[in-house]
Amino acid sequence: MNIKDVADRSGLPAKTIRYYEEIGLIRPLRAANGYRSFRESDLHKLTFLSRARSLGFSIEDCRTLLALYEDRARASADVKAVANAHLARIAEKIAELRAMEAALRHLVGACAGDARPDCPILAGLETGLPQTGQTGSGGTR
Amino acid sequence: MNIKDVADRSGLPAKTIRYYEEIGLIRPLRAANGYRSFRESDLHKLTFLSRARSLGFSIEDCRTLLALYEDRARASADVKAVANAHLARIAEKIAELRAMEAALRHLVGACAGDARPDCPILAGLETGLPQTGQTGSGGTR
DNA sequence: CTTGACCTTCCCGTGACTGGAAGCCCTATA
DNA sequence: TATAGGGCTTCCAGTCACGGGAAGGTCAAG
Repeated sequence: MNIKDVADRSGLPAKTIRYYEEIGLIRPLRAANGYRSFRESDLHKLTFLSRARSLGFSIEDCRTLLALYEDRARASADVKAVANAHLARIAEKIAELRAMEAALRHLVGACAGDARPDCPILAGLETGLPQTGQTGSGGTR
Repeated sequence: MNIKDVADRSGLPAKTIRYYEEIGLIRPLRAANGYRSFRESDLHKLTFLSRARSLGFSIEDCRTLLALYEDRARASADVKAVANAHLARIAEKIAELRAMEAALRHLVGACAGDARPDCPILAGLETGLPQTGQTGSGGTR
């Protein structure tokens, strides 16, 4: 198979496949004309990589997972450990984003969004964020 | 003020402050010896930037927000629009991460995590993800 | 023999910095 | 006065995971 074939079948752009070769994730053969020649096993790996990446695993995680994938003597515990570490990172990111979302939503909720210049969003960015709002109806400042 | 002072007071690394000057977010004065000389207004801007960045606004968003911050004739609606667009991006990212989390949690839940090589996580990455599990008790492969 | 699709390598750009090298400036102390 | 230290400067390279595009080789069809 040429690169376009495996690109179409794995769902990865040809550019990405070349990159994966460059960083040593795959090692396709070469035809006499210099073209990459992909085996079924290469296609399997690329599909694997495509899916692992879509779950947010880093390239280094993918390298590890791919090694485990190819190691018939692996322990599923090793795979699970990588996955759990990644789950933890995902949870962390979600928590960060939710904190941002809450703080920003709070500011947005306080902003009239009209033609006047008074803006609690800018005020919040100026003076230090959420502080549980409650600027008071009298609004100091 | 020298760069270290504004770094300490704004919470931004000196490197970042130099970078922000390079991309035109701030324009500190220069002393005779070539050192950057920061005014109070520069410090305000840096603090503003630090907070906006911590809410996840992109540098380009920050540029826009900073311009609005400095424009006394601004309409709060313009600020709110930027903030709402960012809120939408945050919500989108959270949704993506949650989808990853759900898919991965599903796989992890099915994995024994012991010394044996059989691993539903690797199987899931190989064959195409969630498919509501149910590999059948006979377990092909 | 030309067209057009495919393939190759190489280099630059992305976002938002971070690290480090090489070298100037300033203050304090011996 | 010499020196040690800390701070400041610029510039270059690296990060992560690619994507865009140039310049040029290859192949099958008409």
